[in-house]
Amino acid sequence: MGQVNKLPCSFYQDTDVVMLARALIGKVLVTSIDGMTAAGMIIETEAYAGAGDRASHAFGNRFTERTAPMFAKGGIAYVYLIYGIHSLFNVVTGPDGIPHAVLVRALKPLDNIDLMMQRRKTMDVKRLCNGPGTLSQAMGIHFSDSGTSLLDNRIWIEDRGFETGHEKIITGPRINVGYAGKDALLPYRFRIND
DNA sequence: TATAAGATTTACT
DNA sequence: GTAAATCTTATAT
Repeated sequence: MGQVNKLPCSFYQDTDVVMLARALIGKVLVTSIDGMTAAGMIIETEAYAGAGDRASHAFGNRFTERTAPMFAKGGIAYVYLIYGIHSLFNVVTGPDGIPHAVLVRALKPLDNIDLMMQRRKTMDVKRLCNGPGTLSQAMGIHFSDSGTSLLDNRIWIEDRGFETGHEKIITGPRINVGYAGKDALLPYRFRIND
């Protein structure tokens, strides 16, 4: 085994959640769940800028049992169920009390693709992790994992040195947040141009 | 307690 | 391109 460069606590503390959403592109999300490890490179993210962002569950500092993890210190997961069907995985960032989060919208499968295919019940690699709901299913992440530390050994993020040059990154408005009014137009989405 | 709506995916027309 | 699936959470009685 080569050296593992797990992102440290300090990585998640920056107050610029949009910058962090960009920085997470090219990093590698790894899970070790039910005794099995899987990994994929992050290729699409969206920033959710806390109290002032109408698209965020924490808009106006709305603090509930569900949103509580977003208010904690950066470096944990915020996972919630949407449409009664899909678990969506977010990375909580910023200092304690600032509900910033980055939604991971898509991965490129890297390790244990067989396991991902079993969990997703499809052989189509292109569709294993192509959306925020599907990647959670492929990685074994459940909404009950909300609040899990990304510095622990269940869900974490590594830097494996993949190139993410600026010219390869597409920036644009977020997806399916039309209810957020003008905030829906903000360029908070990042994706590798493939 | 009851009701409405959702940071999506999939199948079907 | 359109619609159904499906259930937790938030908000209102």
